[in-house]
Amino acid sequence: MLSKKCKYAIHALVYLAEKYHEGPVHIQEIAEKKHIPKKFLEAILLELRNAKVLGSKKGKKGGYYLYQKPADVNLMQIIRLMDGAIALLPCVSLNYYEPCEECRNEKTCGIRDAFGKVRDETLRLLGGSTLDKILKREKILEGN
Amino acid sequence: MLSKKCKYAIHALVYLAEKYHEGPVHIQEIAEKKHIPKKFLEAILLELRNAKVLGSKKGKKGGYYLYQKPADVNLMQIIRLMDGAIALLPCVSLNYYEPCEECRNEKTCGIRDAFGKVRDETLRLLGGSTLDKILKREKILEGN
DNA sequence: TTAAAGTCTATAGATATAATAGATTATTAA
DNA sequence: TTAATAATCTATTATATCTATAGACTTTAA
Repeated sequence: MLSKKCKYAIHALVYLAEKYHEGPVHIQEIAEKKHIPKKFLEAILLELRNAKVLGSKKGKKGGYYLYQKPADVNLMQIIRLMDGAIALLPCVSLNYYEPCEECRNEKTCGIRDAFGKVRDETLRLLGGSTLDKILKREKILEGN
Repeated sequence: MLSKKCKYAIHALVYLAEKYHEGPVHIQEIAEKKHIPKKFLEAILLELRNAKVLGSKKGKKGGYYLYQKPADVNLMQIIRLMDGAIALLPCVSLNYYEPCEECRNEKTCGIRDAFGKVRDETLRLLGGSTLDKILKREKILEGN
């Protein structure tokens, strides 16, 4: 399971992708529309800003906006930023690798092999899920 | 990421699958071979026994053994038992579903759609990973 | 009848998650 | 230039979960 922090981040980013051409959006607005605790959302957006996913503007008429194009931000990036590893086991993680105490030989471990395949498929799907595509898919589903 | 509890469970089960025809195996032996804290492993095996994945025998010559055939136990079952939901979001979980506060319409939510696909692929791969296949795959990899 | 091994209950410590509070800084517009 | 607005930053709290351990009890085989 993803953390709530990560889920909130994703919803906030999709919201900001919808408003990509409308200038900075207040934290307050996102928090209300998406039912996210405002102070918690503050911390999340700040982290996304420090990671150059979002930009911000202080003061009146301030707020947050997508720093990158909606087609350039995908779920894989966001999850890695918020929650860390995507793989289910440390020994198959690309970004957070840690060796396994339990297995004698990592190269031939059948468990590692199975979870490696899960990781590959997950990364393929999450990496292909851009904010752009999520919005487009939403439009299609709403059309039915 | 899976919990250590779940990782330990998987390693212990694969070990017991290797010894499927050799009668009960001591906790002590599994703990030593797989470098798992013995007392923690006790609790894990007991839980697997209560779920009818393992059987046990008390006293001298006692120990744990697979209650089901190695071909009938897969990673999906084990993860659900140990860690709960496999889906990354509660709103796409089959066994631990919870509605989402953030989205207006679950049916048309693009985020939900994306994570639904991840869940489908993950379940397909984990459901197909039986103890049997894990062992066979290990043999093949060792052959190289 | 004794040693070995699983069963059960309880609990402790560490870590992560989720959320909140309040002071500070930057910006805009009047 | 000043008042209002909104992000920034630091600190703190509460809760939950994870990981592991302790010890008494029960069952079984030799």
